[in-house]
Amino acid sequence: MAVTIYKIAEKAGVSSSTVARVLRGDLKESWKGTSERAARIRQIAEEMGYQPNLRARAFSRGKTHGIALLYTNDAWIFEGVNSQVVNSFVRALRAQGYHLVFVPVDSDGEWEEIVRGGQVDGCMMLQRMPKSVNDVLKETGLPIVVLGDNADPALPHVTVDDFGGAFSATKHLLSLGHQRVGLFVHSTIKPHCSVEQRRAGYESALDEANLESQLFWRVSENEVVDVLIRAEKRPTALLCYSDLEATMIVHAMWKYGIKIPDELSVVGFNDSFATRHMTPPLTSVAYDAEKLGEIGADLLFKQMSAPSFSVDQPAAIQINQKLNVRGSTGPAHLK
Amino acid sequence: MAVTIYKIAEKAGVSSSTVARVLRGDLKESWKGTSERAARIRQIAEEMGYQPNLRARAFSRGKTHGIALLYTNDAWIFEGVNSQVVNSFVRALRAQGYHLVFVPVDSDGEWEEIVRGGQVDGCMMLQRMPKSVNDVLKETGLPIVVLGDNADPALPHVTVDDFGGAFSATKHLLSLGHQRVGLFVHSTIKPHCSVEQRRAGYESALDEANLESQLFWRVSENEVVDVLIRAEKRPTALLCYSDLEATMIVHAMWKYGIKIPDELSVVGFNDSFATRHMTPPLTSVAYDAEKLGEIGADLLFKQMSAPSFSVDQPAAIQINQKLNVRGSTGPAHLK
DNA sequence: ATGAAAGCGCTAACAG
DNA sequence: CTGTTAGCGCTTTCAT
Repeated sequence: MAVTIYKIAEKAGVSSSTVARVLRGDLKESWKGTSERAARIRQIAEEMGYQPNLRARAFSRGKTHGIALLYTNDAWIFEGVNSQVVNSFVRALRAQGYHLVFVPVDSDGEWEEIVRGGQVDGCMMLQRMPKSVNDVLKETGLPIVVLGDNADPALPHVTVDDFGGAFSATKHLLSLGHQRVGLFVHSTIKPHCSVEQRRAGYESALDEANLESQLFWRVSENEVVDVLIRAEKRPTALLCYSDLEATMIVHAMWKYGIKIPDELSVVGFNDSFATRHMTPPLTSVAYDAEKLGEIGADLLFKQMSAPSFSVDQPAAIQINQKLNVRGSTGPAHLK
Repeated sequence: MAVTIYKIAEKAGVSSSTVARVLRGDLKESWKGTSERAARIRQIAEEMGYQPNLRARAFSRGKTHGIALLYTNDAWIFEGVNSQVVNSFVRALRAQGYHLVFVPVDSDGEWEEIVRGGQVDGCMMLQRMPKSVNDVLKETGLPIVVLGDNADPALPHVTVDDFGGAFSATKHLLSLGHQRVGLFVHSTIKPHCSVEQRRAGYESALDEANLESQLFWRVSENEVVDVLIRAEKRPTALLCYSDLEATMIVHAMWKYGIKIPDELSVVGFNDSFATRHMTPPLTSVAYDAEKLGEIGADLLFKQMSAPSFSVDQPAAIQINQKLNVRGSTGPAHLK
């Protein structure tokens, strides 16, 4: 049988509340006699190997200190930069005594029990959820934060300035003299706000320069490569939706003997580890993943401390992107 | 105020125990009158939007249905194949009504409160933990499973046959006529059992063939590349600790115009997604990550159902590796 | 099969 | 500051 505050109280000859208060540090201990007794209680607790029962505490307080990470797609949460976001989010939670609970959203509805049954005190999402899921979440009134998507503006969210990122990346290419700049989004990319935003930023920059866009929209890498190696008016620069696309292209270009950046400039997104070690290192647009996680956690904590928060006006925060210029982009050499 | 079994009991004119039993399905409902009443209770619960309070249940039952994923290193749990293991582990837990809780093991000792305070019913680890951590875990008596490492044989674990994997990969290279086969382990690789096992498998295969090993042990890729492009007796085949090393090497070879597999055969480990799409696709040794996660969950559940399980004899399970031969390995062309 | 009642261990409101 | 007391909502005896 585990050690409880009652056992300690008995041994110390005080009431259980006193023990609880002392061990929780809820006491000023101003007077000398008090602090001596407190010390004795702590000592006894230590000796008996007391450990607060977190289940009882959760029950009594009505809080588990758990935050759900809701996700519908296995791989997504681990993909590239997302894992960094999750890591920093976990750290931020931990700093406040909270922990992350993995909750895959499947058809069997177990996620709903967890969310409705008070197994967690809040929810985080890294992707857009079906409307039915959002509805349930709103019903529960739990604090919520969505990272990297704003499909449902009624949910507090932190997004990334993908428009700005794509815009400045395109500008960078234009400033290098490129006249034909393509945008490549692979067919496997799931729809979420950053796709559209990046496209808009890209097109906007081209518009300003009175140049035409050249979209490779939701196609396989082969279709892009075909154009890059054969077409008369092939792009001399390619903005890729992510570093994954960029990597595919760079590989293919090597294979066909097309030099980067001399014959093709390539820009990626997310600045993943591997691409910094490519030859040449990849120019890439990226945001501060750590920061995204931290801000997300903050937003959650704000809601927890101010119940009316999310009702009044859902928060919408946006963080910047930065263009990291490396070796994969260079001046245009037009034929 | 949330709907409780008492509210339902009142409305249905029965006792709370009956409600609890009906809703939990603890009833045979053999007699007609009984089953009718049960139906009515269910109906009322439904109408009132009853949702069992999981905190109360956890408190009462003494189980949270949470399993901790303990880890000391951020990136590790998300790296390559590990994410697949975690995913399948989560699915297996979920199938039994359990969920995964992220518990970073840091110096502040919060992990200890979680583990000792009964916030979780069991623990999983994907890497070796400091002895002090293992000791605490043993003390709690919680079910435990370690995936991919067996540093502490007293802990139930599931490992991968890295010896066999490296052995058969090396055999494959030898059968292609290679006489100088190197092994490359990058300097960033953390020590764990697979490193040693792969080395042993590699050396064992070479021993059998009376060939000398050529180790690139915990070095940077540049040191390996230097040898590969310059050395007189350079290896004609290279076994890499993981696909990451293999990718680095393949890139570098491209850069220096060394053809793969004609001038160098390369084998990786883990068969990660990206390397299947390399040019040429990478020959790689891999295990079934899904299976590892499932077996791990099984092992945990076995311990939960049989309290004496882990005391009697800690379980040690090993799963096979498979060599996936692709384009990056070919016949040796000795100069 | 059902109901009454006693926990589970901690928190919090209330008197003293 | 301390002790008493009443929950928190469900599970689990133990009678009936």
